[in-house]
Amino acid sequence: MNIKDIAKISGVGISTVSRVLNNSGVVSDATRARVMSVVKQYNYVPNSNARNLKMTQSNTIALMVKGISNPFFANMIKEVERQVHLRGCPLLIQHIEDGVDEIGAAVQLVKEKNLCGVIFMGGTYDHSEEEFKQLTVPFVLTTITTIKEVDPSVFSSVSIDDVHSAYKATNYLISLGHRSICFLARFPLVENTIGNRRLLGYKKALEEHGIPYDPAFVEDCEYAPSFGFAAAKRLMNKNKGATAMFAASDAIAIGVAKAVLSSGLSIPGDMSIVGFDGIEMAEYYHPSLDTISQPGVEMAHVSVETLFDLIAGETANKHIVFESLLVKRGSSRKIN
Amino acid sequence: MNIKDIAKISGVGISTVSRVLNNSGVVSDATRARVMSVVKQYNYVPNSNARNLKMTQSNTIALMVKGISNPFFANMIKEVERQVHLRGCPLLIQHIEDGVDEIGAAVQLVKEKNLCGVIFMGGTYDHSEEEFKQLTVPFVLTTITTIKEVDPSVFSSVSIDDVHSAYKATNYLISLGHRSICFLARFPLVENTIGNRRLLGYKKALEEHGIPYDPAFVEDCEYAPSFGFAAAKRLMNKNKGATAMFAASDAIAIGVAKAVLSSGLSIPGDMSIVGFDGIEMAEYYHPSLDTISQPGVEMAHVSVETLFDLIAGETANKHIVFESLLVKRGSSRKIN
DNA sequence: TTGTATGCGTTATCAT
DNA sequence: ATGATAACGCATACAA
Repeated sequence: MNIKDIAKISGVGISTVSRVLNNSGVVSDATRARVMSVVKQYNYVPNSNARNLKMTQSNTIALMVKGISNPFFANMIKEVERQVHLRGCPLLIQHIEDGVDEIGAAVQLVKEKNLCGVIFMGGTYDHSEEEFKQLTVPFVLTTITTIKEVDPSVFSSVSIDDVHSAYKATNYLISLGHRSICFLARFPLVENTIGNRRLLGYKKALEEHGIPYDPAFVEDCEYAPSFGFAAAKRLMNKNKGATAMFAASDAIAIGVAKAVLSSGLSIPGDMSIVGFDGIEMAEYYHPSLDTISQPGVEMAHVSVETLFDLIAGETANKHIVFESLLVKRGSSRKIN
Repeated sequence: MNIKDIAKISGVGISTVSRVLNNSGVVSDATRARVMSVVKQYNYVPNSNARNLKMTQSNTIALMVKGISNPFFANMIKEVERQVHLRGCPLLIQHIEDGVDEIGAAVQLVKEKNLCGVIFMGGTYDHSEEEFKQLTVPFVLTTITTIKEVDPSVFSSVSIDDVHSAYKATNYLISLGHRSICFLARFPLVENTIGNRRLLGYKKALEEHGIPYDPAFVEDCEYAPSFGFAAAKRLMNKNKGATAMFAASDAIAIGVAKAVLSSGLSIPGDMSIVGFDGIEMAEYYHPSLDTISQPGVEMAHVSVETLFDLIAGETANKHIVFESLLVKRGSSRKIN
């Protein structure tokens, strides 16, 4: 079934069918009705490959997600999808493995499928201006931004201030009297990762309070409870005096909490815990876990808005920074 | 940049470029090298719209997910992606809203993009043979199967036995002495949903032990902790004597556990809890939650295998039923 | 208001 | 071993 068949059956030319289907040009009500009935009857769906080929630009948006299994992204993905569909565009969700260059993948995808826009969710901070220049369609970085070596006018971003947010969390623990604070994140020592940005905030808070930075208090772990659990065990073995743990993700924090509780210690009695992200699971943990909450759904929404502004011709790139919120639920306590 | 440009720059015809790119036909090593170097230099990527249009059949697989925010699906999605990419095919992840007909959406997508296969993840059991017949490419139902009115030879599926699994969980609680067991699921009263299948197992166990079924013990709730929390609160208010709760999802079970614990009750002292799925978060909850564990990643793997067998020409549809596992972690106890 | 014809970037068939 | 050319299904400029 193609447009030619529909035209023949309807007794009209193919351009008329095209006009009906795209609401372009003028078609008499009678022919429109006739064509539509044939379309319905045969359940005809236009071939998007042909359409995109002809149009040299599809209206498809791609969402490149790094870390699709992080529950924090789940609601964001749903919101992006909702917002993109609301604007009548198909969304292509693409999962990027750890370590794969998402910009390169996007460049390829754009050429391959004539996309009209890209949203990057998660990932690192170390993209070069070179790479961005390769991307010939509008795009928005969500959850991340980039470092200052890149001219901010060549890309848009929607994020929180990771350094400052981690600084806030660490400061909070210090203000409660903690001096031995552990830090857990993915790739904390790899420059320009989210984990590294948060490590910087952690270090900054320590420094400002004259607490020496000790690498033994830092562990690398994936964004999942099992890794948080194992890393927390290692930290507790190494640092008997630790009184607090700051995890750069709630998924990690949950594993940390389990490590503490299953060792017979109490939260926050023996160990204070602060997570990061603001996922539901951390709120419903027992005890509920303190966290740095990011407005994920809003960020997703604004990302789509920003992208469509760019697609609509807006030339000025924006850098929207949301406030993160320190949510205190009782998993940290004052000591001394 | 298109194949014509590459041909011109390389000083060859476009068919030669095509041959090089697709490893089809015979090309001299010299020309192949020359063409490849130009391709690399200009970073040329073939336009998949044109290719798919020409080929009348792309090699793209679609994954239709109902309930993408359910963490249980996260690892499954990753595995499907891994396996599909391993076979050199692009994967299109499509999220289907609650209440939307996924088969209809797939039929449309297949026509639109010339897909070569579809995997359905999550969703309901009530598809008709009519609908399946519309799907002109191989497909596999994962996580669900369908009811007996549909000829099993017209579709393939990879699932667990939901009725029997729920039966096992309920039986377990009954064997521990529980008589007042609550049940929580999404759409338990809507026929042919997963929730309903599990309700049937729950009812069957009650019946076999002469425990009357009481609708007041059943609550409808979405697959998320917040909904589990609210539903558990309602159940606890209605049924003061309830001693156990069986949730048709671990995400729900976590909310249930929080409702119990935050009421000052203990698990399993005052309330026994069993969940469903086997997600990490339930294991790392404190206390760790009992659950019916599904081998999600294996199911994803086998689904892709089955799909590719069908694509390769296998004509016999398979129905693979995995065993679920009752995992006892201590959130249920013997009473009386 | 409607139909005809051209080309989008490929692949594949045919000559060469 | 290689190049010209005809489709694939559609949108659109243009003719009617």
